Amino acid sequence: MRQTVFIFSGIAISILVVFELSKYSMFGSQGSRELFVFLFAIAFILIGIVLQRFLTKPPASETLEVNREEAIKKSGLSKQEFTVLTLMAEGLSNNEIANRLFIQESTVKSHVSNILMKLDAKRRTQAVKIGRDLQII
Amino acid sequence: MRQTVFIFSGIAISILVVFELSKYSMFGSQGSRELFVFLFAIAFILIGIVLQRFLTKPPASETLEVNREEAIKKSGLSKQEFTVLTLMAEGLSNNEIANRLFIQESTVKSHVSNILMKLDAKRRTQAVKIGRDLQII
DNA sequence: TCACACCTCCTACTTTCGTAGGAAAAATGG
DNA sequence: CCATTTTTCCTACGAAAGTAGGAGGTGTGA
Repeated sequence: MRQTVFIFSGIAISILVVFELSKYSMFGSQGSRELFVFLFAIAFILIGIVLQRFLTKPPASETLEVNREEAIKKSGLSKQEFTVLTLMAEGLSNNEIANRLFIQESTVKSHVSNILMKLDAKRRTQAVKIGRDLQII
Repeated sequence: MRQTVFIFSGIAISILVVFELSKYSMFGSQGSRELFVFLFAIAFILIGIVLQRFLTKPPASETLEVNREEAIKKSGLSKQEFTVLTLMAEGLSNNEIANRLFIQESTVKSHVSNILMKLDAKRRTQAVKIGRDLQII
């Protein structure tokens, strides 16, 4: 990818240089004006680069959100299970999750077991990892 | 890849066209010349924006690497401890980590305990979370 | 060379996690 | 309304994880 970019950049620049040189040989006095145009163009390219750098901040948040919703559905996790998964990812224990959600620890254990089954994980750490890989978390 | 080729081909052609036009318009009336300069500037700003978009794909990998190294040092984790942490983040059990590193599970437990102390975590899941927050993982 | 961090390993113990196998009340979708 | 899912909860057990405290070997910087 990057290689391609450089190659084509090089080609574009080469073409411009050849054009400039050809103009010099053809028009003579016209040359300084052409050179000015050339520098002018480069200046505005730089301006464009700077603009792009400042205007490009939020990169595709909607698409990610949509994918996340879909991924959650595909994973087969229910609402509460997903909630438990996110709290697991926060590093909470079953007990802490129970307190956070106002349910019993035994309930949390049930959810965790279901999560492990649905995500095909053996441990909660692995479930979190899989959740991350699925962009769910 | 193909997209990139087309885009850069387009850029090259655009540049040539604009240059060609510039030759003719240079000799036109004063008004159209100013209009041309305006469009010319905008065109090259757009070119700059596109260039920036394609050249800014690998965004600061070195800086991130440096920060990561620093963060690891700041966390106080040793080499092996860091290795164990990354394997924990992969969702591996102590036993699996031991097999992966060709050391005993008891050794892994020692490392894990040290990691938890150094990262001020109570569980391995929390250690992983903290490691992520510190851009270590 | 000596202190010190690091890596390795151990036992014994406590705690947390996860499984198995229920059960019953809500919620939800036809 | 009925079937299904979801959520809630339980006990009891086994499996990991984590703690405490020790110990020996290696390497490194002062």
